[in-house]
Amino acid sequence: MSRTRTASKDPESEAIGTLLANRLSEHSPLSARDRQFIHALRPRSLAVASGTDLVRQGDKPKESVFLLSGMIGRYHTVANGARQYLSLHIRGDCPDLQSVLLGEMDHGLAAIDDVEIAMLPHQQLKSIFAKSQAVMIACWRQTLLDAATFRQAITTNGTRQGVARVAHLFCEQYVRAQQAGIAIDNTCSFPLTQTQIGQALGLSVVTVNRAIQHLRRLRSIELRAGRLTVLDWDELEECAQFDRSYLHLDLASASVSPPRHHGRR
Amino acid sequence: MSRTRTASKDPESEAIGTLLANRLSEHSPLSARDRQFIHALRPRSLAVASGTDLVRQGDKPKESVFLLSGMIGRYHTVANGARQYLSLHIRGDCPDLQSVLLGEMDHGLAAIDDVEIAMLPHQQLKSIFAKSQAVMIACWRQTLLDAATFRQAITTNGTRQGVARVAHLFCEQYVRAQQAGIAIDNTCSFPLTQTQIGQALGLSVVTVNRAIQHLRRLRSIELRAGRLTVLDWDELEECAQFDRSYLHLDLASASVSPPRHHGRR
DNA sequence: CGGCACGTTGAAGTGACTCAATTCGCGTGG
DNA sequence: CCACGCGAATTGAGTCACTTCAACGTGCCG
Repeated sequence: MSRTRTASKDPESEAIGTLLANRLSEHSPLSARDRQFIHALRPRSLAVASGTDLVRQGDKPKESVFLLSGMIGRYHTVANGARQYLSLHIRGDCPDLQSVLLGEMDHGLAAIDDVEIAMLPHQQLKSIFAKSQAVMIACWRQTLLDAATFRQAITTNGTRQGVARVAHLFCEQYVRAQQAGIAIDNTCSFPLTQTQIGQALGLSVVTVNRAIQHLRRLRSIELRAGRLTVLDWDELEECAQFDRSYLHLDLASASVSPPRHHGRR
Repeated sequence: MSRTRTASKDPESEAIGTLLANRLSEHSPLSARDRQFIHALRPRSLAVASGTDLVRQGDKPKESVFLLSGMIGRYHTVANGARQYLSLHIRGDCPDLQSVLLGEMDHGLAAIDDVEIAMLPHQQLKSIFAKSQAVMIACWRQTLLDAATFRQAITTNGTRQGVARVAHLFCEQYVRAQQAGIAIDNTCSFPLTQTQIGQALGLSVVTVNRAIQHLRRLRSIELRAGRLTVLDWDELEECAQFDRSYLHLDLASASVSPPRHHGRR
C-alpha cells in the first residue's frame, strides 16, 4: 500500500524543503536562515495508493503530512457512517499541520487518488519554531488560510444551491491549482468521484451529476478522467458567485513571484 | 452606540488580563512571566449595543476584539444580501485573533446582543509574541480550536437535518458556556433570534421554529427571553448526535482547574 | 394605545433525496 | 479479440424536507 523511500540528503529531500519554503513565502517573509532550517528537515517520503486512510480521527500523530503530488481529503465520519469531506488538498499543502499543536485528530485524512507525501516529524518542526519565529508565524498563517477555506465552505454549503455549490468547488480547486503551478491549459487534476463531490458539498450523487451536466451544457467546464478543464471562467465564476478574496492570495508581501493572473478577467 | 472607558491600570484592565490568561491556560501552559506579559496589555474597553457591526468584511483592523460579556457572531454576507453566521462567541473568546496575521478580514463581526469588549492592539500582541513563544503558541492553538469548530459546522450543516442541526447548536453553545463558567442551573444565555439561528444553520425561520418546538415537546430544552435551559441533556445530545471531542476540552495539560463535567452523563 | 419586532401557524411549491434501473468506461481473463 | 465484471456515471420516478408566502399572535416599549 505504501513504500518508504530513502530520506536524508538526497535531491528529493532537497526538493521537499524548497517546495515547503516556497509555499510559506507566498504569504510570509522568510530569511535565508529560515529557509536553511526548513531545508534541514529530514522527512520520510511515501507513495500511497488512492483510497488509503493516512490519518484517522482519534489518532495522535507524531508527524504531519506534506503533500507532494495527488490529492488528499480531510473528512469527518458521522454516526450513520456517512462521510463529510472538509477540505481538499494538493501539492504543497500540509493538511494536518494543526496536529502539531492539537494532539488528537478530530478528523481523518484520506488519499483521493494516488499521492506522494513527505512526513514531517513534529519534533523537527517544533525545533525549528524554537529557533525561528518567522517560520512559526508562517505555519500559523498557513493554518489560518485553512480556516478561511473552512468558513467559506460553511457559507457555500449553507446558502447556495446545487449548481452553485459544485461550481464553487470547481472555482476553488482550479484557482488553488493555478496558485500551486499545477494547472496547465486551463486544466487541473480533479480526481473526485461524483459521490465524493457530494460528500464534500452535502449533496446526493444524483444532484451532483445533474449539476455537472448543467455546467457542461453551459459549456463552462469539461470534466472527465479526473481532469477539470475550465472553458468559460466568467460563466463558472458567475454560477458559483465565486469571490477569491477569502483565499488571501494578496498576502504576497515578501514573495518574489509575480502575481498570478487568471487567463480571463 | 459605543462608549470608551478608561483603560490603563484600573481593576477592569486587570480583570481582562486574568480572563485572557486563564482562557489560554485552559489549553496551553503559561509561565508567571507569560502571564505578566498578558497583564501588561493595555486594551481599551467598550460597551457596544446589540446589532452593531464591530468589524466589517474588507477591514484591516489594527486591534483584535476580546469579548468580556454578551455574544458576538462572525458572518459572511453573500451576493444576494443573505447572511451566514460562521461562529458564535462568548466571554473569553477572541473572534478576530486571526486578523493579527491575515490583515484583511474575509468576514464581519456583529454584536448579537449588548456586549462588553476589550480591544487588543496588534502591536502589543506581536510584541508579546516576540518575547514569549508560549503565548504565541497559546494564541495559535486558540485559532486552531476555532478552526475545529468551523469544521464541525461544515459537517453538521452538511449531513444533519433541521432538528439535529438546531440541537447541535444548542449543545455546542451550552458546553462552551459551561466551559466559560457562565452556565448556571443548566441555563445559559442564547440571545439569537430564530432568524439568526437559521442564518447560522442554513435553515429558514420556519424550519427553525418547528425544530425548536419539536425539542420543546421532547421536554429537552426550554428557550425564552434569550436564555437556553437544558432540561434533558441526554435527549438533546442524542438528537444532535453531539460528540464534544472536536472542542478539544482535554488539552488542559497545564491547567490547574479540575476537568469540568457535565451535570448528567 | 399603537407600533414593531419576533414568534407561530397554515398551505402550497420546489429543490434535493431516495430508490432503482440502465449505461458507460475500462481492466481482466478466457 | 471479446465477454465479463465492476465501479462510476446517468437517467427516470416518486417522495420528502425544507422553502416561500402570507397571515396572525404576542410581548415590549414609547
